[in-house]
Amino acid sequence: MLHAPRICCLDLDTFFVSVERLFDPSLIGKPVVVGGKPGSRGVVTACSYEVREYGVHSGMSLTEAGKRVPDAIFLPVRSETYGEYSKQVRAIVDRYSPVVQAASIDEMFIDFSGCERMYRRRGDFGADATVLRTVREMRAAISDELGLPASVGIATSRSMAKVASGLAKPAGVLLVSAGTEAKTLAPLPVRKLPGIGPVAAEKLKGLGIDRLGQIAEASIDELRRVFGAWATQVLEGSQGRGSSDISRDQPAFREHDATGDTVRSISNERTFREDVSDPLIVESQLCHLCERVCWRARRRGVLARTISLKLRYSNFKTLSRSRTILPTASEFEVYPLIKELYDLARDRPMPIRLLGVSFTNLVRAEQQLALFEHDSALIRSVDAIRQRYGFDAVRRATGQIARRKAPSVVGEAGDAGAGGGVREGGDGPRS
DNA sequence: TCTGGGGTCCTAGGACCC
DNA sequence: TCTGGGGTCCTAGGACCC
Repeated sequence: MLHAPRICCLDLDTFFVSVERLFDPSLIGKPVVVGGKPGSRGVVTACSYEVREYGVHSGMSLTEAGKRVPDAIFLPVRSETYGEYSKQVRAIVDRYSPVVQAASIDEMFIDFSGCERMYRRRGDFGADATVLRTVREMRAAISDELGLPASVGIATSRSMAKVASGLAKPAGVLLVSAGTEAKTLAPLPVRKLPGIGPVAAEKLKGLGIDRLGQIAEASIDELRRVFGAWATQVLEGSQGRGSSDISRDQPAFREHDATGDTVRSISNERTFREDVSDPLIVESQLCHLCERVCWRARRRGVLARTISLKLRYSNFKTLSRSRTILPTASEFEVYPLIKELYDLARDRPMPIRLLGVSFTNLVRAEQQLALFEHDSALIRSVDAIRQRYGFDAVRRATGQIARRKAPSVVGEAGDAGAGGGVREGGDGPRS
């Protein structure tokens, strides 16, 4: 027995561009690139259909985009603004189904199972018609109330719904009836299936595979050589089968409330406008990144067990170094460690392009700030100001933070086992 | 095409334990 | 004390997504 298509993937069309057009309607119909100015070191974050015609796509360097479409309008990225609109879209979607999961700032999954009865109207011929009509109403609400275009794919599984939303663009709705999935997917290039990137596509090409229909007929052993643990999922995906589970999410894209449990890592990284050799600039940037990541972790109510440094040289060679320690979210602990990792990692006198700091292995902060007496007052007061006025309201001197020894690794200093739960506060590595 | 920034998940080797 | 096997954790790197 076939399940009816009830899984929706809603995707906001050229989302960042659409939001910019709300603020400046004169941008409508014009070529728009969001990401920054050509000549700066960035890439295209989003772009309108008018520039896509010239081969511009997200990820392309802004310089290249500028060459291809010199008269395009180049705008900086305003993440917070887009985040606000994303929340408003979410609020509308929540009116239509209780089971909604955000996949990113401009994409969400919705499960309409069990909603047919509720939405059923006279004139709906069959359950598919009910879902289709409801989705159209939801799309119209987003368009009428916010002025944002969206596309929706409806199918029996998540990945099929996702592919369908792509096929529905721009501003369309596509329902893939149960039983027609494989036929819909077969002629599409392999890259259309989520999870198949440039590397996998290249390997598949070597096997003479370039369409999803060929994957659907490939042997699992062959696929395992390309996809490893993903092979089964890729095979099912190419046939239009797969998970239809939409787990109702915590608000994963809100940093302000202390959910923490959906987040697996917190990181900040920065590419310099020009490659840097001056150690003072490096140190001050590392310090800034540590502060920022620590602050975000504290706002989420999490501590990091693993701290990582990312370093990219001017030749783009990238390396990372990490260490696992007792959970912390204090820059007074994190910075000395990052500095130590940096000193150990820096293996050549080459100018540096990018620096990054990341937290993984996150644990919930059991009590508010499981920090350390003498630092916590300082951290608390700075946090209080930033809570009100934003991170950049306070700038600390590097020297204020760069005064400690790095914390010891797990396993030393009586940290028996390092196994289970979060430790009591105050037993951090202390001198 | 001189290549951002925020994430998630997987792999593989080595340490360490029983 | 030429040597097993399973399990977990840590580290480094990489593919992929938006």
